[in-house]
Amino acid sequence: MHKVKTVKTAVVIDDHPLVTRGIADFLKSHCGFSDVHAVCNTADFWHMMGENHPPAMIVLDFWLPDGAALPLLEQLKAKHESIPVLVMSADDNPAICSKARESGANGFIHKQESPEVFATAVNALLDNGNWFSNMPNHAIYDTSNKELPITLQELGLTARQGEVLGLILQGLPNKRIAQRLSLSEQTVKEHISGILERLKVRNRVEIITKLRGRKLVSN
Amino acid sequence: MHKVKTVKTAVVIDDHPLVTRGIADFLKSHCGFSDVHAVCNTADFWHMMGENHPPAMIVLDFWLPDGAALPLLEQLKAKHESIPVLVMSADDNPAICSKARESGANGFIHKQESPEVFATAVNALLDNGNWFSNMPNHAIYDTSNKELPITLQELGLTARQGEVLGLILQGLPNKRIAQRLSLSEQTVKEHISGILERLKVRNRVEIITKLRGRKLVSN
DNA sequence: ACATGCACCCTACCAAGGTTGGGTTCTACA
DNA sequence: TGTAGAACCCAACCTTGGTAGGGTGCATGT
Repeated sequence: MHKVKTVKTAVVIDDHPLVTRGIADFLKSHCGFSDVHAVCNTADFWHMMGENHPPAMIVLDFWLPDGAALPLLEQLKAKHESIPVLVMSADDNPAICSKARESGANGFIHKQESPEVFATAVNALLDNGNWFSNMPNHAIYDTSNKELPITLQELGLTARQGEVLGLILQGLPNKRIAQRLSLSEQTVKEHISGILERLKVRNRVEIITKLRGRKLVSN
Repeated sequence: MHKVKTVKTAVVIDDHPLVTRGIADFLKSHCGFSDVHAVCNTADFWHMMGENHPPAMIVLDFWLPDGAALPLLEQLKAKHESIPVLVMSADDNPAICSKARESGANGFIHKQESPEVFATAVNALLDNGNWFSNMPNHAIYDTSNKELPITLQELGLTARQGEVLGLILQGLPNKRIAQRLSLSEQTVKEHISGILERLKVRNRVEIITKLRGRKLVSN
């Protein structure tokens, strides 16, 4: 039962079972794979690799828990250099694309991509090619709205305090904030005191850390 | 051609076509849906709603571009109050679960959940029930590793500077950092000066804003 | 007519953050 | 053996951040 040319298998690694399933089905129905293994963590992956023939390609989710994707990728490439690996991500940070490539990935694709593009990328890798979609402006467009929005009402802040808060979150010191808003530095400080009181924190650093991962919206 | 009891349809809304496809297939194969529409944006959704009978349930991704999911949900609930809506998210922030509930969702589930749990949630909603998995410690476990990891080498920092940096990113003032590391406050300041020089920023606030969205890893 | 709240200004004060210039010990490396 | 860098300490200094206690003008609504 040695490796047969006509048997084209793949492995999909993603911690979202439903996603894994969808991709596996797609590879079988639209990319000519005869068998696709779906695993949800690194342990299952290595176990599976030990018990089966090497697959024709591997599809790997970047956002495995504990940042396990990159170590797995490097380890994998050290052992099975020839297997093409397509890294995918629901995220939009352009840095992770280069991260993946540095770690040995043969391709990178966003999960937002259409099935057609996905199939094209898969075929490119099967032909020993690469696939690193750069999508310059698309990435910029997406990065703006990744954080959970939070409104001024929820924070109990006035409109002016909201403006100041926005600049604080950009890391500006009081002097610059005053310039931007055409205010005296003292007035800025008073607005900040109001913000500190509302958010129940001690200083601007705690404001930032408290609101990390949140996006301030005017409305 | 009025609504027939035996026809159970659903709509899946997600900006990731492959994910949408996977979930749609799963609903058909494991939850007894006869037809599942898959759409990738709000425009397609409303167009589809206008041309078909109301579905038995709707599965909605929280992270639609532009934060469109919540407005869509509210609009939808205003028009079709009776259709159960299951909101899902690949994210782990517990706040978005309550956000979804406030906007009228009948259920919330993480994409990481197993297909079995997903099916259970779907059935709960079909029986006019709710499904808001609270998962207290699971959420804590997940929230820690969402950001793109960055190593000390990349930043050109020493191990000790890395420890200090970690505490800065948590929003601690110098005094507390000194206590934590059993150092004098002066020594902490010197480490910070080194960090500032390396990262080419002026103060601790710029450190935090520069590294926002990144996770510091020791190795 | 009056109070309330917001935005804005000022002076003054103190705490926290960051720099500079000293110094010690240890390890690693040529 | 000497030199270089990392980690620690201290004293002194200046800048920034935040508070307190004054004040004005303007829009609210009772």
